[in-house]
Amino acid sequence: MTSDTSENWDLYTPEVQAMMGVFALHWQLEQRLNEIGLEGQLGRPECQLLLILAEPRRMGELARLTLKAPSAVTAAAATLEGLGLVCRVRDTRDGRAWLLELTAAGRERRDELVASASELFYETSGLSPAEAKILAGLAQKIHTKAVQSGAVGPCEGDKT
Amino acid sequence: MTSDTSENWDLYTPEVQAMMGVFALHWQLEQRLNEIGLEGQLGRPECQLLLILAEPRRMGELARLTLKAPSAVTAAAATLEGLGLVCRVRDTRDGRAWLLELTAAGRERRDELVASASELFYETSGLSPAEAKILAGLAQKIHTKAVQSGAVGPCEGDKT
DNA sequence: TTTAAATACTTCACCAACTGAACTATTTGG
DNA sequence: CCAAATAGTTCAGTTGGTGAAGTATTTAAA
Repeated sequence: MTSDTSENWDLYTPEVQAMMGVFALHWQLEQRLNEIGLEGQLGRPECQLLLILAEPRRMGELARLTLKAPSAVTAAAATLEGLGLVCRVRDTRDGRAWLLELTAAGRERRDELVASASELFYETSGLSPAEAKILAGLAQKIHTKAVQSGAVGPCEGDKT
Repeated sequence: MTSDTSENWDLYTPEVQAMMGVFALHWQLEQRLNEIGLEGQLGRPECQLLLILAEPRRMGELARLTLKAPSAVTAAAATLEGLGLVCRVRDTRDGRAWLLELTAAGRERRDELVASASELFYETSGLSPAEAKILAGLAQKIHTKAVQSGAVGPCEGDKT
């Protein structure tokens, strides 16, 4: 087995290695997550939203968390709403803002998605649960930092 | 500091946490890598190729490693060639295949890119070098596995 | 040797998803 | 009450990707 899947990792710095791994995992994950989602009419962006929506969130918040422009969230939310998986509710504390909230169907759908995604995650990454926990730990740190540096919006930090 | 960047991570399973981190890092990294690359006319896909091209590779190999369709590699390679950063050489062992090889300018450009990318990586991820190494270790495993499951092409494994 | 099948890459038409700018609705503060 | 700021939406435009059909080359079999 001199298959060329056994790469010469020495060629790359750890940082580049990490990036390549992240790129590969992300790509593969999106690809296959999409296949799962498509059975339920969900595209990649919709799946991502659904995963994040463990609790109701404002759209702007979702935009920041996904590192996308607000308009991108609008589109995905509209699709999800059309499928009856989420509903928009006015934020009582700010009539301009919408809270995106899972419906009963949405919660069910999300549970399924989380289950499929976990399975997919192990299948795709080849990691053990222990390794996954390690990665999750790093991921928290990364996500927080990435969202921070991505979000230039100054107002959200300390409201009320 | 009850800023909403301090998320309730308990809401998510470790697998979903990991995925969210990976998505965020990937997104942010691509975004900012692009900014760097654009000064040198490089799009995201071109940057990715450049990073991988530590040594000459066949186009098909690149397609597998990036988990993209061959046509996507063709496009990126054409751009890089147009910029004089790589050149196509026939594989002496198989006249159908092209080897993509960095030119002198390409090597220089790649070195710069690797340097910028590393810097960016730390800046974006907020990880320490030690953590980066851990992540790199996981990433190797992930990349190998992801490429494996992504590549359904049976022939490549054992050539010659 | 000739020929058929497989393989490596390219070309091209098409599609999904994101961004940025202009717009609407609401809040906040003078 | 009005002006400025903010939350979200709409829309046109761009990017980066796929998949199918086409070309060139190798491989293997007759």
